[in-house]
Amino acid sequence: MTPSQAAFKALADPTRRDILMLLRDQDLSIAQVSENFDMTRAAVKKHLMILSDGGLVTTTTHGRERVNTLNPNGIQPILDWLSYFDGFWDDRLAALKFAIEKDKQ
Amino acid sequence: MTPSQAAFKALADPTRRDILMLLRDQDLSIAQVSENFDMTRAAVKKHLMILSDGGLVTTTTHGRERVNTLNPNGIQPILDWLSYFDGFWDDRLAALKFAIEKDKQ
DNA sequence: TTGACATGATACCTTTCGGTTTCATAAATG
DNA sequence: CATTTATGAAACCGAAAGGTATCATGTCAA
Repeated sequence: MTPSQAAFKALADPTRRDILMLLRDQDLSIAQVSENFDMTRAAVKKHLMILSDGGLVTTTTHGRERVNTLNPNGIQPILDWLSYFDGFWDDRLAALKFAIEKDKQ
Repeated sequence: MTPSQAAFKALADPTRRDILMLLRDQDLSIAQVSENFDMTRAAVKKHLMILSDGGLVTTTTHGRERVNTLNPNGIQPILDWLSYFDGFWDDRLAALKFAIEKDKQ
């Protein structure tokens, strides 16, 4: 699966997008992420795996805990694909890319 | 289904993203879109329906032809969602500073 | 060491997805 | 009118998605 396909697939599920918004504010263990959803920890873990496959989340092991972190570069394949429509979806896309680049500095 | 969910879902399939790139350059009927893919017209029509549901493509009837057009506003829900991560770095930096201050106590 | 805790992993189930086939309908064309 | 052409619509199929339950494993802490 290409990077952009994995990323688009990861973003297609509303639960996964909600997870990303949680991780925007703070790194969380699998159990901590699970607390925010009405489903089993195993289901949340699957979502986190798909987010990881899509490059949107990175994971580091701390003892018996597994901490999930938002990967700021993971959105890049999405933006790259969207940029093909510069002529169409032009100004707003350019503004968003500019804002993100600015944040990285 | 929310607008952003419909749009993200529409973008999740590689065939549908390819259709969008075709429509970037020119409006096409269902049959014309189908010529570019190794699948039946019925399958392509389903994809076009999902793209329409996601607001990414609009359709106008011309006689017995149905012309599909890229909707320049359709990408807006996607960009709106992505913009939640604009301040990602700033927020994380603030959280780090807060954690350091807390440790000092 | 023993028990509790956080995660890994697998089998299983139901629904959705992406595709086909088939038939019906509406419009252009001779 | 008859025929071709473009599309609509429905039933059907295999695979993948999203979820559960269950059990195994590794780690912290008393």
